[in-house]
Amino acid sequence: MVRKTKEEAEQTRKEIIHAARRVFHECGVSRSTLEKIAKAAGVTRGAVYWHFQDKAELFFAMREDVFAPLVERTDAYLLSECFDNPLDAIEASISEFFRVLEDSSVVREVFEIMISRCEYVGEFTSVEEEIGRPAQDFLAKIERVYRQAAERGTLRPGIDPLDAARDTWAFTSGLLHLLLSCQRASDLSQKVSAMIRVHMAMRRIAPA
Amino acid sequence: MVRKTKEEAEQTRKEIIHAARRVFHECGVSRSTLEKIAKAAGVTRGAVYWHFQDKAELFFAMREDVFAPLVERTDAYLLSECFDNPLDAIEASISEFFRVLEDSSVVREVFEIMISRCEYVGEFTSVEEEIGRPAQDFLAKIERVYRQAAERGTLRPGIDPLDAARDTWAFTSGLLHLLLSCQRASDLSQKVSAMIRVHMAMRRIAPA
DNA sequence: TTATAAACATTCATGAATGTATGTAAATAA
DNA sequence: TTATTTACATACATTCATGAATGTTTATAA
Repeated sequence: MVRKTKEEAEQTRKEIIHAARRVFHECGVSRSTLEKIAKAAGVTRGAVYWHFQDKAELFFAMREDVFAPLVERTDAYLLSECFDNPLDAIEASISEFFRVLEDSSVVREVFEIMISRCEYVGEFTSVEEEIGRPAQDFLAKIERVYRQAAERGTLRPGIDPLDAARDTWAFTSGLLHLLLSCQRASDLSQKVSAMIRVHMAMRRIAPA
Repeated sequence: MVRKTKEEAEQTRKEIIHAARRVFHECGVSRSTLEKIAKAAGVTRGAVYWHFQDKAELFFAMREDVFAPLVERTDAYLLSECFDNPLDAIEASISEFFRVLEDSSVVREVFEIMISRCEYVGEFTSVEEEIGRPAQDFLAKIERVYRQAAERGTLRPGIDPLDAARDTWAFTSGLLHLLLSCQRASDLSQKVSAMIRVHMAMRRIAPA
């Protein structure tokens, strides 16, 4: 059983990535040996080394699989011109992010690996930068949208758009980390959507 | 040169802990061998094994050294009855936390290790719980203080104390993580105190 | 004063993970 | 049809970290 067809080879590549995710999640990245991953994928280390140069490359592939489409989905809301109140775009975008996180165990596993099962040193320092960039981008994007809201007069008077953006930025990051690091504690996940609504409500025009 | 006096032994114990912090910070916990740590401390592995059972116990000792006094310091502000506006107590407590983080490189290193240089699996899953508990406690405490503010009428009308507490909770966590994971990016540290002030201002009574 | 134990250093055996080198059977191009 | 790759499996050499065992010196208690 060697020399599979191209599609079969692509299939085993994907299975290796999936197995890597499971093993990374269970053992942590540094304790995940390529032997364990190979066994979990039903292949030998030879197959892993055929498809990936080393553990780091496998890690990057696993991450890329999940990250890019997620950013695309949330940006669709954030940059959409369909909302007449820009604040709704921000709220929809953040809600969408956490909805995906709740619905997709794959996405959740990858985030849990990146947040609490990986050490960002050596070959992995670059990962931290790659994670930092979307975060920086997110700040820039919501600042722009908050500015639109200010122009249209839907942002509560007295709130600076940049200030609002930074606060929302921290809020989102914190919610993500709290959700994934103490997940079973005080079933936070049920309260996520309410927290987002409350957070945004504080910067909307006060209801008469 | 063996069989030191008790004080000297205690000194080497501390030096091992300090060395561990430096090596953990540079190499990540899993790649930090006891040999590296010993060498950095100017001793051999024998000394490390004499003072600590294994790497995990050394990690716990390093963490405990820094954590307990920090919680005590921030709680002093949070639970102080000296502020006539409870919101000032919350703001002072959070400000104090980030001030220590800025001033003490030791504290900062330990937090950086725990956030981005340690994998919470195996013997280290309990660490995550130990980190989660102060976070949970913090939520409970600020909820109580927000409730006091509501009673005294200093909390902006229309804001529920529990909602405010959860939002501040996420904000604080997010700020911490953003600060430590993308530290050099966009010199966030300069903006921390302003961000805290803005965050709290949004829940104060609007200035006439 | 001496016996004991503290505070390490040194040595050793073991296992585990990595990377590479080589083997091999089937797909595919010619 | 045959030659050549492809897509792996298997085997091997090397390095490295760990834990335990043992050695050594000196503080300290009796």
